[in-house]
Amino acid sequence: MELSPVMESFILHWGEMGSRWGLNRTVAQIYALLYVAGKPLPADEIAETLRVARSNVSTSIRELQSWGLIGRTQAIGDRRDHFVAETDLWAAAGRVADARKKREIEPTLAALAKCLSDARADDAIGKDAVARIRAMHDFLEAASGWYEQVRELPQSKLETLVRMGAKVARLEAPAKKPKKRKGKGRK
Amino acid sequence: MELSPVMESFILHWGEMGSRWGLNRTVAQIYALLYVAGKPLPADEIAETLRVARSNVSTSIRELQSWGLIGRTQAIGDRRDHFVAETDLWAAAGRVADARKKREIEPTLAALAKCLSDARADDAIGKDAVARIRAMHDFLEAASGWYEQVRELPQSKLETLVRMGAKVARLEAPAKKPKKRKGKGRK
DNA sequence: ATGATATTTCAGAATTTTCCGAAATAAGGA
DNA sequence: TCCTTATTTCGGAAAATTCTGAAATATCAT
Repeated sequence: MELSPVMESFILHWGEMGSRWGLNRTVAQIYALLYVAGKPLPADEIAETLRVARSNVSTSIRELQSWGLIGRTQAIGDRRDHFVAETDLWAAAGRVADARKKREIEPTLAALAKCLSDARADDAIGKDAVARIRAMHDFLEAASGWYEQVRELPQSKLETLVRMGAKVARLEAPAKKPKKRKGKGRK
Repeated sequence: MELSPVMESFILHWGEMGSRWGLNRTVAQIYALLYVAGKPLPADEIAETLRVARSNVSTSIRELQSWGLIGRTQAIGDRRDHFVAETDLWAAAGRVADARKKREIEPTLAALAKCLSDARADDAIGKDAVARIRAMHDFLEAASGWYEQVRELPQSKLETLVRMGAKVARLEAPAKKPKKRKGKGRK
């Protein structure tokens, strides 16, 4: 596949970005390529376009699949696998978040829970240190639980919430003022 | 400073975790050490405790400061700087998020905006590819804008929201009435 | 000034991660 | 079966990152 300069820059930026978010450069670039391409591409064409080794594409594709960011399709009269990017970015971001939670947050939470129980049993540890470890554990747990609940929302509702921004927070403000106004609040 | 086995395991896990979130191992360990220590420690004691080079501590401390995760204090009768961890985890997480947004999201958003305008001007690029690039740009922008709004909430309110989980979403459900839309007309 | 202590810089060593290319494996079709 | 094509595995090369130790710099007291 021929890359126009714009596409190339898109892919390059994505590679950069991805590498800061736990994907390596090639993996991120492949996703970007499939995303702009908008059609299924076979592995060797990906390798050729991005100028990386075929084997590298193979490994990277496996990783993208484990993140749930690409799918595999077949073309008639072609024995090769073809790959397509998930183009629904809300879904894609959700998959990455899910995967990272499972791979990183949950093990850490488990480790913290163990630390905490060990620390409580160990009287060489000051009470205040135990309290701090507990604070860390509880913080992660709160964040994790919040995420799970948000994740249960149907995607459309989540989108609405995000697009609305933090305006929902106003609903939380305890009505302290004697006078309840229902007009739009001023910023 | 002497490390009990529990503290050691806490620090080790943190090092592991941190390295998946853009901090390197030493940086994360230093934060963890200061966090459990609960008192200001001088750089050389940190180096000794974690068994890393003094110079490494110097660099890492600078990075922690740039993330806003530690503060510097003085002890009377001691010329050395002493460092303390931010123990308010909500504040700490917020600082990291702010910094990553500024360092990673914003440049990417700018790059995407440029890609988009270039792509529109380039008629070698299909309309659908342009649409996908736009979708990516808009997605990031929505997420970024949402974050900014959330960030403006006072911390206490944010904590309440997170602890409540996604229950707020329910408040959104009844809004079925076709209200005047204020979004930009087209996607 | 001089000396004692604290901190930073930086070249290159050590380690980790990413990547390539050859060989192995798999899967059709004749 | 044998031949052709598609894919994966994996040892080690290449590249990137992290860390060290020595030297440079800074700061304070005398």
